[in-house]
Amino acid sequence: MRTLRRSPDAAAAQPDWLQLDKQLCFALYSASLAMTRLYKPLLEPLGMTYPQYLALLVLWEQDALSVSQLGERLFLDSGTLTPLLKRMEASGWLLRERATDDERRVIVSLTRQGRALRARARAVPVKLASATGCSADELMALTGQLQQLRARLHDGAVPASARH
Amino acid sequence: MRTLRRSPDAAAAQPDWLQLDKQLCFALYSASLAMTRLYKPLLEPLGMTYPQYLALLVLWEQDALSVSQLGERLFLDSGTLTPLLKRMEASGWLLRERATDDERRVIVSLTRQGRALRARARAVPVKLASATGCSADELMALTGQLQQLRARLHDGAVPASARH
DNA sequence: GCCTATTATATTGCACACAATTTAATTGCA
DNA sequence: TGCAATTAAATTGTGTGCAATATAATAGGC
Repeated sequence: MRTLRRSPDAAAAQPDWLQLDKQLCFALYSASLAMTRLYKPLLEPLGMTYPQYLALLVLWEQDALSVSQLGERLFLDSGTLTPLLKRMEASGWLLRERATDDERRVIVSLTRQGRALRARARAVPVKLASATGCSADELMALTGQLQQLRARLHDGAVPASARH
Repeated sequence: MRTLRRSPDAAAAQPDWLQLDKQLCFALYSASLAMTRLYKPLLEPLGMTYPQYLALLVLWEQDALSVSQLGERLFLDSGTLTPLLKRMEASGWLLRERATDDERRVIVSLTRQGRALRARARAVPVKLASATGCSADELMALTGQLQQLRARLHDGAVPASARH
């Protein structure tokens, strides 16, 4: 039989940095999932998922973007966006049309329905903010720190051009 | 033809809180994805994905947990964990065995191979930390803030028992 | 003006996340 | 004891993320 001496667990004195609760990555990952879960019941009545909501935030700010422009804003690629945008098109919120000047590009533009959703979504951020139980200042500060971290992570990732 | 007066964009003076870059949720979401992307090249040589790495962090701390105990630690449910654990079992890192005292439960325990992976993973957090370009103090502070936020989001989510 | 390199999306395949449902085992109570 | 309610995983179906590849259109050098 396999040894019973799995022991009271060798983890007693952790000699390194592999503890879950010390990981920024896990704090980030689990907080992000918790946030998405909190959004779900607010977005469901609007018929949208959380990433779709993000895409709409972008388009409400600036309409008629190409897929890649949308991707730069959301830090997502076409492999993620293409099917997402197709579902949103099927919902009647936007159109995907080839650009006439460069037919490689696909321009995403909101329909009247897609623009109208904005009014219904207006209550969402407020409800969410209250659910966090944080002050507006705290929220803004944390948002700024995360934006900075995100920027550093993008820099930290050695770009392909620098590898060989 | 559809009106050309989509205008220089109505977003000029945003009267509400729907701007993407003001959203804590998006800062969190995009930073989390950026983090995962940074982990990928470090974990790939070990043959594991990022969520699998998290599951191993838990098991290296405390072996022989049930699926639900693992889920409580990672904030994930069986729908996510069952297939993930099956893949890890197929990789030879762990065993999934019904508990003898309560056959509803499945106990996940590391194999020798799974325990051995720990030594190879030890370098990962260090490499990552350096990639963030943050000091250890900054990282710890941000981690703490996110853990707090996560806790608040869990509270903020009205539990089913309080709804009716 | 032709041909190659580049660019913009789309497609495919795999691995999560998670709601909803199903299955199986255990508990608790009449 | 008998059985309904509860609990623990697994399953199913949908929607992301993302690497790798495919496809189609444009650009650039000659």
